[in-house]
Amino acid sequence: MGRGKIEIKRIENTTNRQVTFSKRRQGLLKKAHELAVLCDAQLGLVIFSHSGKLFEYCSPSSSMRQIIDRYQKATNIRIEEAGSQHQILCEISKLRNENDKLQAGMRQYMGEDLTALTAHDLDQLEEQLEYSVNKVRARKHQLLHQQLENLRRKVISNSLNIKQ
Amino acid sequence: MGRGKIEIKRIENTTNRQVTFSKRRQGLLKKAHELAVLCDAQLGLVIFSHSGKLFEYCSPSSSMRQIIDRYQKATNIRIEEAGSQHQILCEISKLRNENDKLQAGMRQYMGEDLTALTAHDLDQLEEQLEYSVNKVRARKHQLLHQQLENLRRKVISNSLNIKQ
DNA sequence: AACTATTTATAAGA
DNA sequence: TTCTTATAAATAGTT
Repeated sequence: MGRGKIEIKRIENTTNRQVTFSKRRQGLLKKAHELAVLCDAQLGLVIFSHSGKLFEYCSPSSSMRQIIDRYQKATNIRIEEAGSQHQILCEISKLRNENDKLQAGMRQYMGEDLTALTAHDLDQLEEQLEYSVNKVRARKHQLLHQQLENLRRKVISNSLNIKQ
Repeated sequence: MGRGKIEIKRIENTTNRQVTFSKRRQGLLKKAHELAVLCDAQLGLVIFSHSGKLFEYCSPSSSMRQIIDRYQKATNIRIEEAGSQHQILCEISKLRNENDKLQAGMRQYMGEDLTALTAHDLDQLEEQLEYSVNKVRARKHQLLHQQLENLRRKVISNSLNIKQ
């Protein structure tokens, strides 16, 4: 929304970044207010500039403190829904385990860390990798065929157009 | 910004209010993200709908807990901490995310889910798989050589024993 | 859920 | 900085 379109990534020019911060901060606070009023929603917004300055908005007839309290209650409820503390810790260690296994598997598929494998493991891995290569090649073929088909259709429709 | 201009006051029609809430909430979250990224600002936004549902955004590489902490420090407000549980939830969702990505990568190495890949992706994958196959074969060779060496030594030591 | 006529936000320029 | 203005983006009302 301006003279040109910009990519959403950090603006490196400091002056430019500050100007944009000032404009967009204002816009964001305004829109936060509009949403709160129009839709009767309770909301809180805090912004720290890159230089550390604080800006905030909270919806009418509430305080930031109330909103933070409500937020913390709401997120605690979510935790209770997910189960007891113990279950959560189990979930984390299960996930970490899975992650480790997946990463180990991944390394093997990438041809690293092979020394732990037996001759039989290596045979199986080789077989799987060859299967994968073949799948990849088959897919490449399929893509090429599609492209060829598309071209062929184009040529045919062009020649029809010329005849008309 | 629409077919007509509207006054900034509570929308009385419930359906209309809900639709507007949904649209503007989306817009606000997007703009919050853009401000955070473009201007390298740390910000947190929590929204409770009229019906009590929670929506939130916080800037990249920070958590809502961090932002609330910083806000409280900046405003000298003290609130008792029930927030460490929130960090645990973050950890879980982070791990789940990693898991998903690893599994997706794994499937590609196993020759599944190839339809999403471009011709270039496929070329790279094929190359990687061939590299892996070669690594596996090299390791198999190495193992065979070792076994051969071991046998040879045994034979030599046996013949020495016989002579003694 | 889409669409689109308008309004609104804002990037770049002064 | 602040103002202007051309253009991009958001969205109100409609289908």
